[in-house]
Amino acid sequence: MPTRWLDEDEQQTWRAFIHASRLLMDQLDREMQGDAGIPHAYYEILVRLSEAPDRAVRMADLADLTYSSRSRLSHAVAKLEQLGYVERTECPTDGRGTLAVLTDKGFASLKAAAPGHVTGVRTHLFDQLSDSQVRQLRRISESVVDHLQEPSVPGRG
Amino acid sequence: MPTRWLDEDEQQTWRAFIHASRLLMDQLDREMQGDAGIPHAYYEILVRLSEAPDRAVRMADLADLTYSSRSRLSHAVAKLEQLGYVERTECPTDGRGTLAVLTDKGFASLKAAAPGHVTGVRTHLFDQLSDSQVRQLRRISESVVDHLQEPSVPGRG
DNA sequence: CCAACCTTGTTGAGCGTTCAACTGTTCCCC
DNA sequence: GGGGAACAGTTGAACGCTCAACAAGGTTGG
Repeated sequence: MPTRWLDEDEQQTWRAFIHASRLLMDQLDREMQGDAGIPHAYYEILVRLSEAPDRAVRMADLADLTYSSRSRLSHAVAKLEQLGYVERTECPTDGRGTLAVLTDKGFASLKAAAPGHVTGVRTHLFDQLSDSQVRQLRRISESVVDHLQEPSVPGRG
Repeated sequence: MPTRWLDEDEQQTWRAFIHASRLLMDQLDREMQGDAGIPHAYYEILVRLSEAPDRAVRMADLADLTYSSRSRLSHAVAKLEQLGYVERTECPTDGRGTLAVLTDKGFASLKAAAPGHVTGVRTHLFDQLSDSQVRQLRRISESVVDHLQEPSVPGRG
């Protein structure tokens, strides 16, 4: 099957998208690193833990919630534990399992970082878009997620 | 000023967006690493070089074209040079400058990787969206880029 | 019951990015 | 034209991510 190349319009759309997501992620990462001293991805881990009953989630579930591989999460939680933000406990119902638990210190740090983060998301994303664009962005994102999460797409470990 | 928190809808939009861009970038990175043995960001560098007159671009310009910091580009070009894909030359008009030049080997590698990459972008993004959504995505991305590139936004080194 | 297999989670090496510090060059203006 | 500011690019350390290999608990079928 011959390659269907991108036409001029598609090319510019693609580049605009790459550019926007890189700029946005980099910006939020920088802000989070400055405000809380942790990368944005680590903040998301704390958020997910804070939303869970007893602030505890099993590693595998937490990996899914934060869109990350197990290895990545394992390294991340190790670092967060070292910072005193998270503790690890054996899972009572499965000898293989590990529970990650948010500590009070972690919760405090999360609480301190949250306003700045939300302001960043608003300023750099939502405030730049109309209500209709926000709705569109959600549908677009969901379509991409639905596709890439199908098992038929190779890759994800 | 009190923080304007994200409502349920905004929160889900934000998470869908994060999820989609992470999945998409990770997927394309994995495909490029498998096909060509270089990360997706390095492929973009080769593309930009290939489009330039004489396949040569100054480092600072190349950094802008590829949305990356100077340091990042410097490391990247060092690696690409070591692979034989790029060569560095002194800039004739500015003693400080360096020209990055795409070699024949680099061009060949680019040509070999291109079809797989384009197919990936089509499969994982454009094919999942309607024409109208593609148009929306472009406008949305451009708005975000325009905002984040203003000098008033702190950060970018 | 036990062997083969699957799942959970961790580890270490290799690599790319960031950040700050540094060298060398050009520009500007007094 | 000489001194200081701005600019171009590089470097090395610290750090996060990826990948493959691994240990250990669970599950299944004979």
